[in-house]
Amino acid sequence: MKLTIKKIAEMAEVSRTTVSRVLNDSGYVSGEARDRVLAVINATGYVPSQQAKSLRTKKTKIIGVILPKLSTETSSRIVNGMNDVFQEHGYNILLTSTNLDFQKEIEYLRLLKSKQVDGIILVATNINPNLTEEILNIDLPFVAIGQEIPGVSCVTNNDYAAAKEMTELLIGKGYESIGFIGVSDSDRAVGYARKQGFLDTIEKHQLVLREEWIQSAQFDIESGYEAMRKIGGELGVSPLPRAVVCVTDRLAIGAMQYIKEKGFHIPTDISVTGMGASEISRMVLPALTTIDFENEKIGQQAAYFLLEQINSNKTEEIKWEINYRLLVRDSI
Amino acid sequence: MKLTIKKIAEMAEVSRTTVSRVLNDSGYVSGEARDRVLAVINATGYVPSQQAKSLRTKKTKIIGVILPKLSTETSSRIVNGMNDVFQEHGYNILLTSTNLDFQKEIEYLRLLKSKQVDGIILVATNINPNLTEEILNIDLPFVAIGQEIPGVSCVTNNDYAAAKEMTELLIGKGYESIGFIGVSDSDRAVGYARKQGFLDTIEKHQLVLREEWIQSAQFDIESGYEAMRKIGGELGVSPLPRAVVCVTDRLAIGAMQYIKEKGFHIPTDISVTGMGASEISRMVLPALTTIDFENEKIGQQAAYFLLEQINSNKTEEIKWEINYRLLVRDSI
DNA sequence: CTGAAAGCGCTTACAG
DNA sequence: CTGAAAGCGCTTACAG
Repeated sequence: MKLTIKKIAEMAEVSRTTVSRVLNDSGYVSGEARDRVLAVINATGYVPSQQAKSLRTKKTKIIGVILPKLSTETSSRIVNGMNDVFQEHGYNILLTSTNLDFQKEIEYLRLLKSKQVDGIILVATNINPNLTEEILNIDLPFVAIGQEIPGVSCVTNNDYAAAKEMTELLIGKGYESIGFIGVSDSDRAVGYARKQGFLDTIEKHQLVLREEWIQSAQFDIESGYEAMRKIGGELGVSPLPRAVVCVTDRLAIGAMQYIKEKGFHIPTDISVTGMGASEISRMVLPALTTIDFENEKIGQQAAYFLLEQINSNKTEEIKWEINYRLLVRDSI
Repeated sequence: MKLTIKKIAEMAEVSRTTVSRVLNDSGYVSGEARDRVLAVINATGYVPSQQAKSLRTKKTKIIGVILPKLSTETSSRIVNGMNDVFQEHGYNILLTSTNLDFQKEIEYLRLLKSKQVDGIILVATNINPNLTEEILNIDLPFVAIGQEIPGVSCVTNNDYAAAKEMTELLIGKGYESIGFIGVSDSDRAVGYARKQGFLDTIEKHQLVLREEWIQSAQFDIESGYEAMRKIGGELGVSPLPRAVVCVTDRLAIGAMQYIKEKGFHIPTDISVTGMGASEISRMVLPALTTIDFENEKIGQQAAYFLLEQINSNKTEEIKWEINYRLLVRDSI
């Protein structure tokens, strides 16, 4: 038996209006009427349809989230942070994942809009004109995470500064030959910005940088292993750098595996640094020097900005950079 | 300017009925009329309101998911598996997390119902009468993961058998003194079942089991460390077991930390096993022997069962056990 | 092949 | 303090 506000009204012998009022604590209801309604609701276990309510109020209390990948630590931490603040404000998350298929970003933007979400957070890994246009036209509270997208609110890391600081740290410790394992420049943040931070610092200190010391990889451990192999070149013939900066922890761990496998010692023979402060980075031996981008905070901040947009009805563009923390551990 | 089916109808000079028909590919529409409607839709970027549609059709294409915790590897992997199949069938996930607050399980059950989700998947860590009653009354397609709940469809691991097999493996290798780090019995699966599997096997082989060799811990690494310390007792005085079975990888890693810190060697002095096949278990040194419960498959299977319930309209109770795989690595 | 009309389950001016 | 009625944006018999 499907319960509706109408049935409850009949059972409590009041109008639907009155039931609605006790449901929402709005307007005047006599204590007597309220008690009768409450009694019926308790007895029946009636739960009002958010569906119907939303159709009238234009609020679903649902936030759409678009992730590049569901089961990475970064994603989890970001979603976790967002969820904390959304939950507190009575919002829930409708989750989608593109699995790195960039077409789907646009597809999901539309899907979420059709689901009438109150706002959208996109965890971006790239930007392209189509996507940007779609976002600008979405006409919904919106926040991007991870990439700087012109015209919309963004919460980002200072990837450039982080890479720079990491490189400076190594140079400060006396390392004069440093390699680099990055990812594709199409990822503006992790790929391009971190690489520039590294390169600019190397140049500033006028250090030697052999061509094969700079490698581009995918996001997985194997790829880091492979990239390190390439840096090694013909081992024993071409010179190895004394340190290697990797743009993610997984890449660093892959690189470490190769280095250990070849019988070199970390950090005596060669140092390795990662970025991301994944849980693994702490457990690996030696513990990995890395950068904590504080993903939970990113998620929280994005959530706050989105709620602000939702509540104020204005789409003020706001750019926010989350601080990072350098975690110096045994790998250097 | 808010676009509705009415406006589209006016612009295309047809009725709303016709617009609806081209939107849903239902009923007859002349090619001519269809073209006009399609043209208007493209020109305006109209996206129909799922909200309103759902109110009529009683289908939201949204699945509610209740997680004990958002950012654990197990959760991610399960959600990832579910999402694969839901996505393929046009469903999306509305995510909630109890953060291990058991009250919230019931709260979210109701919340999700009020949001008119088409079905619910609960990743359960405990069972209690209140919860069971709520589930039985929810009157919505429902699947539980991880715990065997009477009266509803469940996808579970054979926790008992897994613990048994792990213990048998150790005994088969000649270990005669084995300790155990578990969690609270209130978690029927991870706590109770795995412990019983261990205890029964020990008893079957009539091995000695000192009281302090059995410890109960929380779910984190620190807790595993602490439990191992207790197993050690007054180190050097009371005897250490030759191996210790831990019910999660994190506990095992904590235990390993303590063991290494005290100068013992793994596995020469003492062996350690985990469960869960977390990514860390592979990276840690020595690589951890563990059990892969194939969380993605669990998620997928649960999703399939839920979809079956949704499509068949019958709430046939079905119990399903996912196979596990023993991963023998260097820690034993 | 097409459209007028009822209805999904709520909320909210409005009138009393 | 209370209720009748309109309306949110769709879909779906039903009649033509």
